[in-house]
Amino acid sequence: MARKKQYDEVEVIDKAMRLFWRNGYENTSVRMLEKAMGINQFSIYASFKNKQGVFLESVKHYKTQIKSITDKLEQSNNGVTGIQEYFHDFLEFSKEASVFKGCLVTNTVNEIKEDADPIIMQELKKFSLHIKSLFVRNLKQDDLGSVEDVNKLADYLMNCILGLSISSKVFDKTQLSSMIEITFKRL
Amino acid sequence: MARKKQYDEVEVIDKAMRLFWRNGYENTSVRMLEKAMGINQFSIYASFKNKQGVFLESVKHYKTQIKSITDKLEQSNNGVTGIQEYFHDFLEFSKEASVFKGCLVTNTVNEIKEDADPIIMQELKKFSLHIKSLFVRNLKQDDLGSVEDVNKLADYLMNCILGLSISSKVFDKTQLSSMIEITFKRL
DNA sequence: CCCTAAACTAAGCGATTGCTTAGAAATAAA
DNA sequence: TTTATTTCTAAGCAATCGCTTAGTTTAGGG
Repeated sequence: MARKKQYDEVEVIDKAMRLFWRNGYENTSVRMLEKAMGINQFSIYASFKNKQGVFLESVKHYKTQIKSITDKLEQSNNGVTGIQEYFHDFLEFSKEASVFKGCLVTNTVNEIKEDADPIIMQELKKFSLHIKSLFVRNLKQDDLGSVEDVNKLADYLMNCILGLSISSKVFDKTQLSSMIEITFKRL
Repeated sequence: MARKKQYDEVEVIDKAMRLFWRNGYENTSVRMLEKAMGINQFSIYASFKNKQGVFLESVKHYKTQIKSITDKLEQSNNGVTGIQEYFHDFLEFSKEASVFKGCLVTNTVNEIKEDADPIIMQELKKFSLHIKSLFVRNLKQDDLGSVEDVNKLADYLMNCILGLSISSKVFDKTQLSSMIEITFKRL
């Protein structure tokens, strides 16, 4: 009994994610979400409770989207080379109409203050730990020293790809490529 | 003739800068600026025209503050070693009460959309070009290949320190130190 | 001492924020 | 077809946003 939803929740969240990705959390208003998602405020709040709910669902969706390249990394069994490819894959992934948007998670970590929204912050930290674990996994495939050394290398690579998330907004493609090259050159 | 200002414009901008640094541009309201600067809205708008004016003046002030460590780098005549020291100096510089705030400029680049505020964006890009030129200068002091190679290395180091601006908010001091170590290890 | 110009206080402007609600429209079971 | 239940539209809520303005206080030159 009763009426059916006239929209697909996954479809509208995809639109929301792209908007958050471009504009950040605070700079995306519910009015903007309305237009981008193609449904009105009542439906947004009915489906996702509040703005934070829309964002958390967007992050979940982001994870499923980025899974295409993290899976490739995980299945590469390719050591450092696989990670280097992941860097390039990430740049391609974060591009929309020749504009680099960075990483949705990184962007938000940089925007939100820890104590202001601990729920979001916790979700974001969990994600970055996951990426680091993938780096550790691939680093172990090559012979790069002790467990501690590998852990440090993973941190180093995390720093580099976090940097790339910002750099991609400022530097051009040639510069980004040589940055990646040098990052892995003497590893 | 007429009354004197009851506040020092440099003093209040220092307070404003610290607030922007902690909270970002959009997440700092004029009401918050009022309280932090210790003057009311009329005085803010009289002295700095608008919120953007307060921010631009804050960035100017930020440059004079960070000058203490960029000058040290410039005068080091120390090649790569000087840059590595700059990385550590920057971390110390960006710390307030054991909390890393990152780089005010980097934070804002990540927050503001290019077309939304081109005046601010232009100012921020100018700053990062200045830092890069300091890296180039010091890299030339060591024998590290052609002008093109040096330029690429400077881009690489820019990427690493941009990363550090974010990493410092997430990773701990030990991790940050080993990131820097690896960044310069095989340079 | 008076007058004028600048700096102050405090109230409030319209616009926008996230969110809610009243009522109409739609759909499936009875 | 009627009835129950949910989704829709559209208007509007209080709070906050950046910013302005009217009216008072302060100070230096004539």
